[in-house]
Amino acid sequence: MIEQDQTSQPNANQGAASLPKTYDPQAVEGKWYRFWEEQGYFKPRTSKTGKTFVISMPPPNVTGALHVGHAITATIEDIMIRYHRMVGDDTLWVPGSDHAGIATQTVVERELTKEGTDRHVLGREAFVERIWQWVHQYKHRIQDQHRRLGVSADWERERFTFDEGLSKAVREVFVRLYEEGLLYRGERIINWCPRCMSAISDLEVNHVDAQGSLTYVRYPLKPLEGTTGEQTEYIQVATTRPETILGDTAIAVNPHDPRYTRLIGRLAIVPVMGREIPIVADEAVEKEFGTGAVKVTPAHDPVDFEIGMRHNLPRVQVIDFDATMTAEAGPYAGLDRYEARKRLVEDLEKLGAVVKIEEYTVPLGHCDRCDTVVEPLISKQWFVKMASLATPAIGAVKSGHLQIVPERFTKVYMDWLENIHDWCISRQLWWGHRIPVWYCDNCGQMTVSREDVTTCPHCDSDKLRQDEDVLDTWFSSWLWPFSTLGWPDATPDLKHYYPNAVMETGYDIIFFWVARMVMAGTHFLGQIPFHTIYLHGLVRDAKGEKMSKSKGNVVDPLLVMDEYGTDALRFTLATSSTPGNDSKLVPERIVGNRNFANKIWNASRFVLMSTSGIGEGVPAPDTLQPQTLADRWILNRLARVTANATQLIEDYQFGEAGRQINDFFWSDYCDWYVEIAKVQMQGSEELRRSTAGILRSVLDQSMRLLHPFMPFVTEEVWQYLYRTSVTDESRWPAPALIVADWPLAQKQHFDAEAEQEFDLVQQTIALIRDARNQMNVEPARRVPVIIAAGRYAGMFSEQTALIEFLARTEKPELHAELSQKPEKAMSLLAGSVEIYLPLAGLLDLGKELERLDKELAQAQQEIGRLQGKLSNQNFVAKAKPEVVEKEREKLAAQQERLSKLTARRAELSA
RNA sequence: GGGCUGUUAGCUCAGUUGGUUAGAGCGCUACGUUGACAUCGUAGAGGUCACAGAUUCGAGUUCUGUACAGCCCACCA
Repeated sequence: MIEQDQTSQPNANQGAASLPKTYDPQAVEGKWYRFWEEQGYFKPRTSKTGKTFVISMPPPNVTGALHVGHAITATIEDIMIRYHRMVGDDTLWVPGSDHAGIATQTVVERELTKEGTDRHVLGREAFVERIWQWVHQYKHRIQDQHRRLGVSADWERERFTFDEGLSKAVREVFVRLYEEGLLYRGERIINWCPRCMSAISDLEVNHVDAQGSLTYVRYPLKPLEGTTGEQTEYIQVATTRPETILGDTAIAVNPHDPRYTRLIGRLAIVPVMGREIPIVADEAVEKEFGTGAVKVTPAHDPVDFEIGMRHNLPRVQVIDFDATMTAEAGPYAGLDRYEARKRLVEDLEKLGAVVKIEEYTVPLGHCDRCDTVVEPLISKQWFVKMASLATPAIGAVKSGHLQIVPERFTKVYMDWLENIHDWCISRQLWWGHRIPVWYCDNCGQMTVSREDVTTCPHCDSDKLRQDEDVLDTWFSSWLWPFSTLGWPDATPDLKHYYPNAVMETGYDIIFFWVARMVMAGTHFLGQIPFHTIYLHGLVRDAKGEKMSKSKGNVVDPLLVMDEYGTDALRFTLATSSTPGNDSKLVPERIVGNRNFANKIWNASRFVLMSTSGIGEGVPAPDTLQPQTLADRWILNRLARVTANATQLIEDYQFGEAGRQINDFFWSDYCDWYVEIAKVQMQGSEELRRSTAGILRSVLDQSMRLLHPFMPFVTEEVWQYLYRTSVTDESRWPAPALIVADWPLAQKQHFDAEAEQEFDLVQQTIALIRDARNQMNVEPARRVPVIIAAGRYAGMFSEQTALIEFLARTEKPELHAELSQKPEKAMSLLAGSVEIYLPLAGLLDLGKELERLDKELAQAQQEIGRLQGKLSNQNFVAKAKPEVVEKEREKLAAQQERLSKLTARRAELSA
């Protein structure tokens, strides 16, 4: 562990020589996080770009520990935030957590059950107090876990959906909607969870197909007046929920169904109950399904409820709120709903009322929270009229002011908003924002108020009762992008940071949260709350299954961080997926990225040690003077990856950006340039200084590019780099990498020639290495090499030292042309460059000829393909000229190759 | 019932305006301690891009259909 000194700069006065060989995330992460936070770097700064960039963090539920879903959210958002901070935007990330009404209540109730008690024993006040204790504990836990993930949010602006300010916002919204006529209280059929003992919204119901049955039951008809009724008539209906027969108040048929037209208006008799119910005609009935006649139970089915409204039918509630049968269920009163179903069917069979029972798959609604089968029931609840709120939210996307990434979710969003239903917002819970409505027992009037009321404004009575219910938890979340900034007060934050920039979250809460935020933002503030919605996929386990506690396949991000480090976890999450698609968290990948962090560490360690005392400073890229082809090449590659990564991040392609930076750092910088630098560092003093400068500069730029993805290892390296290279702190570009400038692609370094020429050098080296391998040349042995480089002779003459070192050859013998080709030598071709390895004793002439034949065949095939293409008039005429030109160049190259191979073959076989 | 996504090397995945001989990591094979890294290096093997059509000079990439896998929405009892 590295000691701290009084400057509070964690790496102060540490030389590079003492760096450990292996990167140890645990020794590094905490100290930098504390440093960043103490220095205030998570707080917004005056914009250098004139822009702000704001994200409101989706508030995790205070129900427990963070899981990988939170980790991916935090990672992607932190990437955006750190990028924009480095770019120079006034960047704000508002963190927070969600009181999560029903979820939290359920969790705490479970605790109580364990203790052998329940909330009713405790009473409302004590129960709520108990939940607050829970909240305080878990809020801190969530904060700490977010800190470990490297989340660079402004903790001083942290909010809770149930804190004072947000409660004020909730009331404001409730009252305003009421005043606008967009809020109403009414008896409707709603989804009722008999376990939670609360209404839930449509969205909180999960439909799961279950194996059920379709029971065909015949109801006797009441004989017509004046008939004897000797021949009993029947009407047959089919039902998946026989127990609701007890609450039937009609039978409905389609008005255009000739089978039943004559029965419309007659009365049927409910079996067992003996109640007389009318046969009505209603368009909602499908002629083709079942028998074409439907039993109507207005109290227990949404469609039936509607039919009941149209025909003024009575509602008989036979299933109670606790899922047992009511007194209305007669002989079945008190039974559980399924027991009642079973008994009733038995009884019906005894009566001969059951015609048949078919196997049938029914979509069964389950409570999103506790998985209990929900029951549609009538009850008095509060609703928000959504239609007029949805219209602007649709317009926001249609007009292009709001963009959804990936684009395909636009359709999902639109379809939901275009078919929106009213939102049931009252919940029969104790944990949540109490509904700000008071009922007067004296005058019976209702008062909706922003402030608590104690006397009735209508009659001055003090016999007031506040509505017992609380609000759906999403009724506070949908205000998040502005309630966190102080709304309804006109705070400076609100003025400055609303609208936000991006809403980043999982696609599973588009309806619950995202669409509703757009509605709330546009309605209450008149501005779309963010310009972009970025939706990430779900993180699944290695087998592709959804993680769940019950399956026991949850990956705990904390354990991953303990074992592999935060950077490894973050980089894995960021690069394992493409936007909107689910990803699997595969352990091998995390290991690979732990190795990447270690690679960064070691390359940096080498650069620090080997350049120590040579030249000075960490030069800015635009001041660099490349001395060699390799210098030009690496700076070109850096410029390209910088341009690409920047564009990719701007386009929300974080995974691809990360992969490209990784590839650049590992393959180009470490595998090639750092190796080459070992040669260049042996050269002249000028070359040594220049090489050291480039090594440091490219390392610096690489750390900047990687920082949003892997904040800890990059900060550690970056600090060492400046501390050991620029001892005068006032000359540092920034006090910390987190607030250093994002790299700009240096246009002067785009260098196609260097790219092409260096490619030849790389090919040459790889070919020699391969040849050595094939011929089993001992690794330590230097082999002679003769190169005929043609027009590249000049360029190659400067690369001989590289070839010597990297391909382990003797000093290459370099020619433009060879009048006399070496005999008994293996011959290789890098483009048009001829390479000869005179390994007399090792060369097997037969094998060599075979190899040449293979290459000849390959070249011929390629030439055939290219000639075919180029002789196609359509191709030449229609393809873009540069494409045609490219093909011509390729053909020429292959022809040159062919002639060289042919010549060589002739020489060898002669 | 409606909609969406995926199907690319043994495994996990990239491949965004259609344009070289389709890439990476892991795994596998061979070699390796050349002054950062064995959490490493060098080299190699490995793919009819699910299938069938269509459009095009040209398709992993666009369109249509099929199969398989998965997800979301949904008031046919």
